[in-house]
Amino acid sequence: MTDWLPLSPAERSVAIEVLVHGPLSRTELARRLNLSQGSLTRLTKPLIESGLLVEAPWAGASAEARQGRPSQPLDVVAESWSFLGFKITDEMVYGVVTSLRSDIVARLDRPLTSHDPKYVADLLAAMTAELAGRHPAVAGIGIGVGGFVREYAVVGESPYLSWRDVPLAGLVRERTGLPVVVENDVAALVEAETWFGAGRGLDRFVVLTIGAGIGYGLVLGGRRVPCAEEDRGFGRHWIIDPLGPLTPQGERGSAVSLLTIPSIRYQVRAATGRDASYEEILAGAAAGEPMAARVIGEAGRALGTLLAQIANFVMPQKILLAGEGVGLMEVAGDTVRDAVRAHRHPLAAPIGLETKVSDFHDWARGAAVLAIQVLVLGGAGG
Amino acid sequence: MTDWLPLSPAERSVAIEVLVHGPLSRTELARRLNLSQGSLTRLTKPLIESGLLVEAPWAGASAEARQGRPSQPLDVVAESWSFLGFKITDEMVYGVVTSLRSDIVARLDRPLTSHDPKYVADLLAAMTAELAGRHPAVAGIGIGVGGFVREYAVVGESPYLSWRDVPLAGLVRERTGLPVVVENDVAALVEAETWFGAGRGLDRFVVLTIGAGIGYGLVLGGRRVPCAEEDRGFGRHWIIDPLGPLTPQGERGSAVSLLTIPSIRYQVRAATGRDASYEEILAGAAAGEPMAARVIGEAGRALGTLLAQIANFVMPQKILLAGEGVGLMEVAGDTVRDAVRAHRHPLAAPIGLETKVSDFHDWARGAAVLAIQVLVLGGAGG
DNA sequence: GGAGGTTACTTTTGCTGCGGAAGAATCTTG
DNA sequence: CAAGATTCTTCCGCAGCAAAAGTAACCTCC
Repeated sequence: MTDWLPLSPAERSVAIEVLVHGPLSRTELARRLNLSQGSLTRLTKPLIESGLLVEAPWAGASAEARQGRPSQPLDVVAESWSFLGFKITDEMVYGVVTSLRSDIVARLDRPLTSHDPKYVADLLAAMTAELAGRHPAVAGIGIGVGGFVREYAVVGESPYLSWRDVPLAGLVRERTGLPVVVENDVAALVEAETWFGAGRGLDRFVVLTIGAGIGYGLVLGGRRVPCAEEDRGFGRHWIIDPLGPLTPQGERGSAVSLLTIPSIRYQVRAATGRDASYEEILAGAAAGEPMAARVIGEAGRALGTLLAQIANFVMPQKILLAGEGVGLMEVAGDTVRDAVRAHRHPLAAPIGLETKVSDFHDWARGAAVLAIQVLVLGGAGG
Repeated sequence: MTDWLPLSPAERSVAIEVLVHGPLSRTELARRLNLSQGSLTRLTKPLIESGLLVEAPWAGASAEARQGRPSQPLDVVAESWSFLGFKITDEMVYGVVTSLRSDIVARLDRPLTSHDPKYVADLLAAMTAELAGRHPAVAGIGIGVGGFVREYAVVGESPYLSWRDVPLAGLVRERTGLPVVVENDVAALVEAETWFGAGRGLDRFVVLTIGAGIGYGLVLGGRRVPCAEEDRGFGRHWIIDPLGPLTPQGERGSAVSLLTIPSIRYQVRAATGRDASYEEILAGAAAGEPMAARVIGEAGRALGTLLAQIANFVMPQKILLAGEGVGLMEVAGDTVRDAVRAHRHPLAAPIGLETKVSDFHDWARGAAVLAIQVLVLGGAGG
């Protein structure tokens, strides 16, 4: 890739603003960034010359026919560069190709039959080759893994993969020749939502994921708060109901034992003897099956309590609920809302809750976004 | 007061740094603020000429006898200006005089026999006259009230005083001729601790007060997060134990009903029939009286749970526990710590917990700090 | 007690990057 | 086609910074 860098801080903020908030005219940018119009002419010139920005080819919707010289929207050339994002789980690798704007343009999944770092790196390289063949100008690779990651490069500890201090970025870089960014999967998803998703432009923003585990990400002042406990098992000790169910994965009555898919399935299996999928349990609860309804009801109350606690203590402008388990909201939404109400001041501002059905490709997209942040714009933040 | 303002942003940051972090040499300031030494000469010159800073008269402790030209520490002339801080409760007004560094140099309390705004303003003016007579160069007045305050001036709603839209700042300014800053009492305390106390220089910081009520303040990125629920009763709906005690003030098992002094006294009175003071109950619990020990033990567990939840969700670098009720920590400290442990990941970083015994004069000092922030340095932040 | 070293501060110089004002470009309206 | 509106560009001046060179105040060692 042509190295656009280094960008000056002001140039960087212009690039990010356009990248994140779509086509914007110079005047609009000046207003948003508190700069003069003259500065914007100066700042955008090198960005246009380097090819990162273009003057948008008349954004169809000339919309309001206003007087005066029409504004000239600037836009990133989203399709001129591609980014690869991978999410590694214990038995699958999910891959996506995204544009510079993080729109997914292709998907590719492969089973993971070994956790040997070299094997994983080989697999990632093979998937990269396959994806890069179909998509031009791949600028970089982002990889998300559950576990603790250091300096965008080394997997310090990942219980799911049984890894310790694996220099994954280096291994993949050797095999592909492309820049590689590795990060914790939850952190990557949070960054993606902060830049391009529900958290766009917000100051205080929380991401809560429910699925195989519980994920929690905090964004303050537009920046993600790094936390050491990012590896799985964080929610194991969020005790919501001391008398709650006891499951293999979490402490009694913890968020993990009440809310994660494995724990919910475990509870139903323990009570009924039948092994049901998460979707079946949700359907059963909706249909009024007593055991499923009880477990799902408890999960809904737990989720509401959790959301209320987060809202009470963090006071975020928005909470994004994501992950494979968000189907819970459809079935038990009222229960969740009741629990939230019970734990909130009646005059408190309503929680800005957004639910996003997400599959593993969203996690992979998150990793791609991290690659965009680090590689194109030289570091996070914005 | 001579109007030092306006300060340029850079000058302001220098002034704040010296004010908050004590005498500092120009070189040290340059290092802390990421500026060159030359810039510091330039920036400090007008500050010294205006009288806000002085070259410290050889700070006694020449400490390490190092080589080279000795550094010339700069300091604020803390005593050349005084600030008044008042805390209004429903039956008392507590007043303090502080230096520019917010050290309390005098106290004065008066009973409040009427809640009529004009009467309160007259009382404040009388107290101001008495205090200003003994202390020169009063630069401004800060007033802390429980309730919602708008724009540092108008008490929007205060249930304790039964006020609605009382322009307190204007009333007091008319009578004293001094600049007046009004703010919510908890907010003022939080600002004071952020600038001069436990939260100095921290990025994420929480203040939790227990006493007549529960107070909660959040500091992110060095700035206090304004929240609409700042008026009393915020913790009434933090349900900690759904099966907990039911008291007149809070919801069943809420932080208020488990932790505030009136609720604790109510519980003991309801169980034993005797009316005991908070201190007597604490002493009784320490001595092993069963009922007192039970109530205090429950309060300790509740506090630990609360602290753990805050730590889990906000991940602050430090939590300051303040208020009239912190004696709880001395008696039930182990219980609190056990509860924290139970609700935290075993590998999670320990909570930076600091306990501060505080009386009503600390609340008044907080109000004075707000006056310092707004009047001297032109707005909050730092 | 002077030479040389070390550190703190000051002065000078030049540059970056911003705002503001004036002008050019390009549209709508009458 | 002229007038008005709005956006963008050009140009100028200036605030504020870093870098470098100079000065001051102290040390240690000989």
